[in-house]
Amino acid sequence: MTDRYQIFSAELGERYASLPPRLKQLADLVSSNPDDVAHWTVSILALHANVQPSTVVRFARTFGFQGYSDFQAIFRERLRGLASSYPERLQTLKNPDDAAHSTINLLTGFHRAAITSLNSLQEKTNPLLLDQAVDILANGRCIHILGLRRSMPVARYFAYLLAKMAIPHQVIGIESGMEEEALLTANPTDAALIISYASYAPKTVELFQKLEERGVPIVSLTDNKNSPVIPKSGMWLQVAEADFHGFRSNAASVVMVMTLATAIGNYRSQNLI
Amino acid sequence: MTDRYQIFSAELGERYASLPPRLKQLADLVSSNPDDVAHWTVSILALHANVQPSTVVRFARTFGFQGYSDFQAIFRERLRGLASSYPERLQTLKNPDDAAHSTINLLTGFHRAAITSLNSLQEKTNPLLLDQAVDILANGRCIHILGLRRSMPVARYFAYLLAKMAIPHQVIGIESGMEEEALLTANPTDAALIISYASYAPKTVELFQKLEERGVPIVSLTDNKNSPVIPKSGMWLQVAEADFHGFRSNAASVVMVMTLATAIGNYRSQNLI
DNA sequence: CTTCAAATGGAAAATATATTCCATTGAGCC
DNA sequence: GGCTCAATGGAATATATTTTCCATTTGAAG
Repeated sequence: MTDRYQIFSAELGERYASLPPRLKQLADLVSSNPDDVAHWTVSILALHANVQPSTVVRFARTFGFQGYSDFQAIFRERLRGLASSYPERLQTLKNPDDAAHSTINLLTGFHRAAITSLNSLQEKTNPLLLDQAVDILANGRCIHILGLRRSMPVARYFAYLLAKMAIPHQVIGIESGMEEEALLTANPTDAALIISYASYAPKTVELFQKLEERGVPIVSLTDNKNSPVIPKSGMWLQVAEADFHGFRSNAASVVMVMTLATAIGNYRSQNLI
Repeated sequence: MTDRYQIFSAELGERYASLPPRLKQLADLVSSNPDDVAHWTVSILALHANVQPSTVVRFARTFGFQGYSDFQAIFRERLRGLASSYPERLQTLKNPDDAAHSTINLLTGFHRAAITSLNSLQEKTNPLLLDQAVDILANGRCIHILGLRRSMPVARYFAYLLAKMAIPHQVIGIESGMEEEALLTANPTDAALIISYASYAPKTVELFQKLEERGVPIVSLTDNKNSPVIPKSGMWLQVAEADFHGFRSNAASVVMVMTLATAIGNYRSQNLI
């Protein structure tokens, strides 16, 4: 929602009573049809409001705009703002490999994959489950973070965010072969965040199962309800990352861990943990 | 989502490979920026796509539209359709800080910041500079990666990607106090990638200047032409990350380093490095 | 190398749209 | 009723935008 549109809308509300008849007609129309105003010409708006085109321009000037174009811009910004946040399946080119002959096309492809991933995340996330996940993680004495292979950068990022807030945590899997030792300290007063997507690193699955055996409350970020890292508790959040050119976006994962980290920080400061 | 836009988009995908260069440029642009196309004139679209206005009209006619207005209408319909379907709950957000009391609102805010960052990246990236940056980095004997504080996760991610492709690289700044030693090996046959945004870690600026003194060809990812990490060569790429709730998105940075890494890998395999 | 068709760029022409100006009308006050 | 001022309508003017046309360039085939 754009600031300029909101400001205009508020002023319109305040001044409505003192507007002359024709300007009231226009006020009614633009506030009822903001999406259309974004594309209408002066003439079309005048027609719909049953006023003369010059009255449209006077209306815009009455509210401090230089002219109609200036006035219409706030409706365009508003519409643009709504669209940019909408969950949307972007159409992909049929031959992504053919299109990837120059670097800007690579950028476009990765951009696409990231947008797709982000919008899917927005659409799929269940707010109630999200709050429960935060509850579990925030109440863990120590948060164990498990993410191998392609998920490792995300796991490390989550660790980085927790470190900034001095929240006790431990990354499982930083040093090859040390994973088993890291698990020895894990117990039911802790919590764990698992990050794993198809094709699910076998080691991740193995370590996940050990954490379950040790009774550690687990939250999993994974892409599918049939994933092998779904906890018995049912505590999992869907994060699906789109691929481009053999690389998987991690934009959605990053937004999710940022969200979790911030919410955990808020929870702990509010509850004096 | 409108049928006409979908039909056009599908046809665009099918015919993309056989399109001549300028029409490909337009295809890339319109499919990446449908929200903007809804409001752009022929001239503005031509400018963004780096083609002549008449080419825009030819593009529209190539896909069966009578002219640009007819073509643009499908983008307007699409945008209009998105707005009318927009989840109403998001329209009620009046003040981001007030709204950040629950986790889903945090997610939405981070989502917004990421989308904004990604779209800005797509818009601001100069394809020629991008190709030059890849040229420099791919030809470096060893790629030095410098990104401290909030840029460190991105720097590490770039390192991770290079490691997957067995490209020689070195991260400067992994271990506190070891930065100077890392620089001793840097020389003009190498290359460096600097990742730094306002407020520009002073240590980053200092190390950047040392790299310049040692004659290492540098590519900087930074947010502003007045940034203190602009190389003398002018080799910098604009990446602006939006903030939400005190945290800065890194979505655009990640997409950029993925693009660079992939392009470097392609370049090196094509040139047998 | 030549030829030909397609692609491209650029300018002129046609059309559309926004803005400005001014005469007329309507409302309120004395 | 007359006067004043704001509101309104409508046309002219200015500006912007789209469309069309054509010369030049490019790339592929023989």
